[in-house]
Amino acid sequence: MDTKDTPWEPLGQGKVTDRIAQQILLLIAREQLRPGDRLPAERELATVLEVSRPSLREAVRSLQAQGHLEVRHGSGVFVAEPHTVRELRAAVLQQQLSLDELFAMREVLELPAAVWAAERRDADKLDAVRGAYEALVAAAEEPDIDLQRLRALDTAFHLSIVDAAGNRFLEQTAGVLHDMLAAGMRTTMWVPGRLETSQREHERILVALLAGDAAAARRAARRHIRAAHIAGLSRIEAT
Amino acid sequence: MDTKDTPWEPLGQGKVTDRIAQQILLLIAREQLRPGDRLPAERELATVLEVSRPSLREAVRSLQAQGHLEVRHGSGVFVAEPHTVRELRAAVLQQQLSLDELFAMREVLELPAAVWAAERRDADKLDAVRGAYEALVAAAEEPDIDLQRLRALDTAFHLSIVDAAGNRFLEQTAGVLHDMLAAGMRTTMWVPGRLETSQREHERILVALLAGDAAAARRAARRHIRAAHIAGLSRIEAT
DNA sequence: CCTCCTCCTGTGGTCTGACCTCTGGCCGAA
DNA sequence: TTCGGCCAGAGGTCAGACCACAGGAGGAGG
Repeated sequence: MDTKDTPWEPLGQGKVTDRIAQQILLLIAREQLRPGDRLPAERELATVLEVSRPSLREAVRSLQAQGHLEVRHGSGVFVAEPHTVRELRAAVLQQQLSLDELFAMREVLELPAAVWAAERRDADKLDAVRGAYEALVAAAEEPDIDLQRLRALDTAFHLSIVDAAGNRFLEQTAGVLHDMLAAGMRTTMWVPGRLETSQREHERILVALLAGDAAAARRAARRHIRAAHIAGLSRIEAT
Repeated sequence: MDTKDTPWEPLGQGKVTDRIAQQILLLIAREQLRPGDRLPAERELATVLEVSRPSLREAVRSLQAQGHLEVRHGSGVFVAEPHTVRELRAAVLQQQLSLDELFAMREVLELPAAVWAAERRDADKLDAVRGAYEALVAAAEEPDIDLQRLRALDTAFHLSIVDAAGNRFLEQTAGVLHDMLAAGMRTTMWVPGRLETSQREHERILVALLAGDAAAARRAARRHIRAAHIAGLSRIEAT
């Protein structure tokens, strides 16, 4: 019956441990703590937050696993380097799916997508594809190129094709795949000359789709994905 | 004083909590636990591993933060689904997908799977496929046929092929697809004569895989999926 | 006989308080 | 001044108890 609204909804709910984790993140933000800075001792923190030490330790473990904290026996708990955060997240998030597996799946999903999109001839959806293509071209011709934005537009172009294929399961699957890809290739970087080549390949795909030529669309899509795969690999090796 | 060689050096060092985390991952691998399966209770696990419950819980927290485990209050600790699967399922669950879309995706996913499985020639995985086939045949020959069980074995057969293809993204995606399919065709029912036909088609796929004939495997898989599609449709219309 | 509600059991969630181990600085001896 | 050991404070681990939730078994009522 005391379903009354608790006055402090922002953190008032959920398991104690999770609340502690949020509190610690808040603490770091509020105190402007930088990577390498030390947090209060476990016992002290537990006292301040009015929780037991085991609960606090679970929260710390959780944040450590997420890469936010670093624990040194005998010394204390420290704010971790954000650099480590990203590596950890990338490795964990995609559970080590290799680029080869991901690009193989691009072929599996996007070649049928191109074929279906060409066959269906859905005017509205194909217009959307054309719009995505034009946005991508426009962004690539600007003076100072925003690689981050370019990647997003590239993804949008390919997903617009998948959308035009008219299969919602395919659409969702391709969306997740591109998320993985984006996470795996976080450091946006293009092999020299890749940008122009890529645009030509995109154009070929678009033309084939608008012409309703399924076979040509399939070929163009395959050519593009394989080139992108190779470019992705060379980027890795260059690291 | 027991600095002596512990029988399991690979994990003998480092903090207890971290060792526990590794042990749990090993346990999942060794016991072939799949997403959704339950782990032993915390108290039991702590006893077996000869550690205290707080330490065990810290390890679980850590694995939970990394997405390997899912903890449900009052129910137990479970192996979590990979992020890809979780996202896809959440996205797909919302929409009412048609049988046509689902079966179209079966072709998209399972034809490449058959090709790859035939090309890789992974003896262990192909043995698993053979095992799944034999289990399916055995179940179909029993006097009183359990349609529910038959469907599960049929799914297991097809997923074993996908597994033999060696692409984890494909594996996870196909898993979700078959779940959707099972949900969409809840009332298990077979068109008269479909059972025997289906078994023949399965056999063809299996033979092609064992022979390493990728083209034949692809043809056999396509034939089977299309036949299953038609059977599924006729069932709907008969309603 | 069936249905609904209650209660019980098992499981995770949290707490208390104790002891061990490591790190790093203080401080006395050489 | 330098080197060494000492020790306070930090995290690491443990034991046992009790709380809160989920789900099924079993009894009460229809």
